[in-house]
Amino acid sequence: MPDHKERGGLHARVLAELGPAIASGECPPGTVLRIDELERRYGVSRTVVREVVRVLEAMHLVASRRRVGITVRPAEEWNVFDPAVIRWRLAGPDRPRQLRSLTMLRTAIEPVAAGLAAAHATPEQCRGLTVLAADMAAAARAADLGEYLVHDIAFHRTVLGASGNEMFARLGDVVAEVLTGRTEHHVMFTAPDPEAVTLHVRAAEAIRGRDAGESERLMREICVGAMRELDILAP
Amino acid sequence: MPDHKERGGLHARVLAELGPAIASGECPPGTVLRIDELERRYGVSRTVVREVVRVLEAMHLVASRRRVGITVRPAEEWNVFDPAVIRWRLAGPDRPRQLRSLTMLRTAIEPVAAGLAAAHATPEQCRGLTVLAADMAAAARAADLGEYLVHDIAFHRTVLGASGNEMFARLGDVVAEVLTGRTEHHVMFTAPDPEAVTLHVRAAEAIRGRDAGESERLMREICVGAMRELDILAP
DNA sequence: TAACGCCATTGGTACTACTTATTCAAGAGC
DNA sequence: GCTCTTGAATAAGTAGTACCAATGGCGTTA
Repeated sequence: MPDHKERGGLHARVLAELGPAIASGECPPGTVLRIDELERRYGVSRTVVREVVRVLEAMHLVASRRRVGITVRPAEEWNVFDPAVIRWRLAGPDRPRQLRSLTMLRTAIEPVAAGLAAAHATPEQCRGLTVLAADMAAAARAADLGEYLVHDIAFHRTVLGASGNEMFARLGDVVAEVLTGRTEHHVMFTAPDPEAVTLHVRAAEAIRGRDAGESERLMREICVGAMRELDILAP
Repeated sequence: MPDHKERGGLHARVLAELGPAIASGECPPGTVLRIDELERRYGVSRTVVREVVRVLEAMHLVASRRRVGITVRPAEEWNVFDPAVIRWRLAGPDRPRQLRSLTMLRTAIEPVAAGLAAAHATPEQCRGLTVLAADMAAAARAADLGEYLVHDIAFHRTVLGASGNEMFARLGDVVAEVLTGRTEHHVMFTAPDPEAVTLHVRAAEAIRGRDAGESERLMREICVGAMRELDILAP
């Protein structure tokens, strides 16, 4: 009876609606939801709603208490590192703030990751970085922002992966999200910064040359460049 | 009908058993579980098992597919920033490796957070840091490791909170876990490092003095100290 | 080798009974 | 008369069961 218009299962569908609704602030903290209310709102069974609520609860977005209902928790308690939460918030109204938080995170992590990568990167990863930096340069010359973005993401993902730290490696998705968000935001009126391209090329060289200090310094410059760019957009 | 020996709900109980079993590597990647198998193993209904599986799925620990079952995903795909996953892994056999990953993360984040805190900390937070640093010094003199740990955690939590970055702030729990783990690990045979105490006192002063560079430098020294300490333990 | 169909296994629904926290009113004590 | 405790009513989540739907891996067959 409920329309299965979209693929992926009811659970995923409801989660993809309720999650963003909460993460975006549409349901402000303190809001109380009840299972049967959600049941009716999404036209699904109790089971599906309960499973969704359990997932949201695991992300600390909501707390479920007897006799009270499902209350939306304050944003400070959310698992803001959960990729799903990041995606949902990025799709919401305070995307700029979120983007700044994430860029700050990058600025803290990526230089350290680059320093570690200089020590741990495999020859193949070094070669990959050089190629990707060259691809970025080519895309920049061609003013192809889409292509540039793809290689930029791959570059940073490789560096994070080469750091040898699993937690840094898992931030690859976050960085991808940030870079994509940045390009989507001011697509059209900005070509890739030539200085950024140079920095990427030099960073690839530094990592291949096993120069940890220089790798870290260059990556830091790349990141503060990204922050500057963001502050121009929303100071 | 199943024994409700422990409080907190069946869902939480099963999650607290199955989660660690997977995160600790007890169920290696590729292992296939089936709902009715878990049903029998934990003596709970299908409903409960399904809710637990959904949560585990949201953490990317498992993937559930029809006709196949619930397969354990490779560790590289896990949401390693999820506090629950961190806790479960920390309780498992590769705790030392995990502790090193997390300490590296601290080393990347906390200095930056301290620099930001120097710019953003409220007068109250500054006073709090000074008091906490003094408490740490007192606990160190009294050789009271428990008391020292409490204030150490509060200190770092305050700095992360004062950074003004919500993502840094949320790492307070992770740092607390790391510090607790460290103390528990070599409790008895190490007194708090006097040099670390001095660094904390000076960091509190630097933040109160609005000296971002010095705050960052001191916090970095605190973190590399922590890393060194860890390497002595498991080189 | 490609198409077909079986069937194991998860996905989803509906209904039931149980548990527990809140609320509120009645009664005991000061 | 006012406050504090007690306990019943009740509302909401928690857990269990039975049943049907959908899907996709795998063996069989043309």
